[in-house]
Amino acid sequence: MREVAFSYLKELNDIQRLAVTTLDGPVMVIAGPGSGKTRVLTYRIAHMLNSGINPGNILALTFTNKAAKEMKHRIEHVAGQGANRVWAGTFHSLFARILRTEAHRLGFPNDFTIYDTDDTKSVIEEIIKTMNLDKKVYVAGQVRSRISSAKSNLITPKAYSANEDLMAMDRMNRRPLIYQIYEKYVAKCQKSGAMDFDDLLLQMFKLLYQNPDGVREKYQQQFRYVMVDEFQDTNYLQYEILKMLCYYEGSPRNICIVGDDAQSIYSFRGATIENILQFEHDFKDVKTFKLEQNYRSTSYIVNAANDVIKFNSKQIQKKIWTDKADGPKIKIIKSMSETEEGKRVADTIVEQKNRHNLANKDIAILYRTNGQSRIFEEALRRYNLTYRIYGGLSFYQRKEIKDIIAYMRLTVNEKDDEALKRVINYPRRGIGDSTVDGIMQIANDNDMSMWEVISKIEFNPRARKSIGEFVSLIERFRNYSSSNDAYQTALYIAKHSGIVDLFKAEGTLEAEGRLENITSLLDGIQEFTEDDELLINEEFSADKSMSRFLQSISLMTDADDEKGETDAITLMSVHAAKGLEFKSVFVTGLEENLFPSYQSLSTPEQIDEERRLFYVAITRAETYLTLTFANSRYQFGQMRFNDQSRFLEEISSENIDAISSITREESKPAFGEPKLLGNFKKAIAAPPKVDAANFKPSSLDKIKKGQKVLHLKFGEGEVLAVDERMVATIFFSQATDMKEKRIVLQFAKLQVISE
DNA sequence: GGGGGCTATGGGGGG
DNA sequence: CATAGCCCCC
Repeated sequence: MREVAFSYLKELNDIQRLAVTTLDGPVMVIAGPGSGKTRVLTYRIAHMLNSGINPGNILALTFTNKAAKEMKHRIEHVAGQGANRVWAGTFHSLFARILRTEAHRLGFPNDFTIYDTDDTKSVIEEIIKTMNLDKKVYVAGQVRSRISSAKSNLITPKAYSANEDLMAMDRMNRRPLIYQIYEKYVAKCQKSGAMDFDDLLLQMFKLLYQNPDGVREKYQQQFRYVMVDEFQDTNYLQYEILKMLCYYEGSPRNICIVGDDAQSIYSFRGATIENILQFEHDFKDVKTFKLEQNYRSTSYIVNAANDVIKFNSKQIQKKIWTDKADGPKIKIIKSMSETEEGKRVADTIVEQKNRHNLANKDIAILYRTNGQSRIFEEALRRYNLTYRIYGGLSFYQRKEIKDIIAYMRLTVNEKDDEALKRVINYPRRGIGDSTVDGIMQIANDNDMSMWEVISKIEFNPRARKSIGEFVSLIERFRNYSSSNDAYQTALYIAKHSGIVDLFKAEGTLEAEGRLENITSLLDGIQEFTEDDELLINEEFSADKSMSRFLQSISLMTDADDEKGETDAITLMSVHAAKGLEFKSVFVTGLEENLFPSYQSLSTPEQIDEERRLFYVAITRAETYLTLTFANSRYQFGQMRFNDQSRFLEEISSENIDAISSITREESKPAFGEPKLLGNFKKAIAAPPKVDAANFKPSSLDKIKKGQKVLHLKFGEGEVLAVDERMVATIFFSQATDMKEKRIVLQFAKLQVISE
């Protein structure tokens, strides 16, 4: 039995096995890209379970829902049942889960609302307005990020105002009152029964730190074994929470952190590599394992990654290597414009699919900013290639969805002023801006929630009727929700709020789309109420309430919900691609001011982070890596001309396909007649269109001087000469770069064309 | 005071 | 290219 149970250990290399089997004491795993990190993490948990450790005592923290999901899935595969009782999830979701049972100890309702970035910004905007500050100077988004980073560094409003560095910085930026906004913002959130994303961590810290009723000991006892994935992405606050859980008198200190300093790409939200150094300092007897063998990529890709990362000064010494065969070299595609870049990428995808038999799901197009996706969408549509975009505007960010959800939020939490403001006059019911402003003012002046104001205070006759109707509408929702599940309530809300009728009356194509979105939201809620997978998690088994649903979606991003098993090309930002791998990867928009971003050019540290981002991007590729850039593109509403990215020059030339680096100034768009009219201007040049399905390579002896031949990529050509090494010189009239090519017949596939 | 249409402005990455 | 702010009419 024992041998069967532990057989997975044979699937690991020596270092991996040590990392998996060293369960006691602090462990640090430095894991290069493609080094089997996920495997180590999951097998380690499986090994814990097989060693008799109670799954409920294991806390496994990741950064993304996707990573959490994959981890759970894979543990289950290796360890079977019991795996679902492991506390595996993102920092934010697991802490939210804990806070849902503990928040009352901190002065929050247990079904607190989670504010997303938009809610937060809107609260801050309101504060700026009431303080009579210039919103051009106090930009809500920037104030928000100051507050966010203060929270991430455990700096309270009071500490903020006492911190000379922070205050000097604010004075320099002519925003000396940020500390006051911060103070008011914290008070407002508390008053609204709301936590923002940072609060999910900060309040968790407070809970452990203030230790009401000995909750700290309770969680220290519970989480005997802690694992942290992507440790390089943790911020100070997260590390302090981890220490609270694992670093105290008498602690078994069973903490295992897994990370790669070279892949640290989240410093903008407070992540700091210092945590790795600090960890070694705090946990002095830490055992360190370095996973340096890359099982993912060919040597050209691995070498290129090493080339690039050498340009960063600060790093933990390691050398990633692979024993994989060479494979094709890295290809670079230069285009005149972003449109051409899109076309060339689509072209290359078709070629790769034909030549190497790749499925759509083997292919990913990565970019620095989500805004770049449009150009690739259009190009892929032209070839009828199936694609899926991750990130960008998430489903839950759409207006109609947020509106319905705002009604749900207000139903659950009457103090949620942000939700109230959103729906009090939507659909239009005659409560205009000035009335709403009045309500806000009364609420502020009397320390009440807006709901309290409208439900308890008499209004002028003009607004009274419509406000009264709104109040009774929400009261009906609350009533209904008390005896119905989340799905039924949501259905009731959609119907009686008037939103559905509004779109039905509109009757436009756009309104139809919005209705569809609402329907799929409702489907999602139904799925949530009927999903029995959650039942396995004891603590939340019966909780199908609306507030539980709201909590689960507020932490979800678009990238997390799987849309079936369709075979689609992946389009996503490089950030979103971390942890994933594809046979063929296109890293696009490699231009100065874009990748690296124009906002990161001012300091070497920021450039280094962009470089790590590039490192992450190229190491996603298993076999085919294509790097693309355009000489010109529309940026901020005008045509911009950017140089190629410095990162391209950092890859040594022996890893790059020499032909691909030849300039292609003369190239023309390579598309045929448009299939979808309207979206595209007609292509200028005829493409080398070869019907791949009917392509049959001819035997070599048929290839002779003067023979007309067909080539999958280059189209029709005429053989000019064949030399004794069986290298043919062929003139391809449709070729986009050099028309005369030397083709090695032994490898090339050519079909003769009979006259 | 509320509603609708127009112009001006701003735009990274994500839980 | 989407949203906020502004102006004008009811």
